[in-house]
Amino acid sequence: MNVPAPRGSDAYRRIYSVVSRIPRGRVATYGQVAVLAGLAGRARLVGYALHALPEGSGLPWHRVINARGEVSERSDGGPAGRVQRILLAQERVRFDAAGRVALERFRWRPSRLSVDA
DNA sequence: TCGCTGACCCAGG
DNA sequence: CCCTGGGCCAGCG
Repeated sequence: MNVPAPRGSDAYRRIYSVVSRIPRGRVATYGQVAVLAGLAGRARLVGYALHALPEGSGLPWHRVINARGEVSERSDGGPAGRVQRILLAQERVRFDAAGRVALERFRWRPSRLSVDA
């Protein structure tokens, strides 16, 4: 797939690779993506990588949420967060009254845990 | 090269 | 549940 690779950052490439594998109707947390990308403990980097993602990348960036099951708020107050909820809802990912996704039910559980594809 | 600046996470209190 | 503190680190002036 056309996975964008800004500035030849190996870490970013690995992160995008993992995100591209999250199936429809499922979600993964930032920390989970980090671990699957071989970057355990660097959840923040996942957030930075997604933030740097250009529009129309084709990556299912909206399937990445935080460990509390919420869509992380953008500091710039942009529409990205709202869009993310809509996209997830269209995939039948449900939010409870508190705006949280039940991770025990919607979390992606990849059969293969290695970094490569 | 230095110094911000973040779509995070977890353990504590 | 809320708040604090510490760990994480690439990109761009």
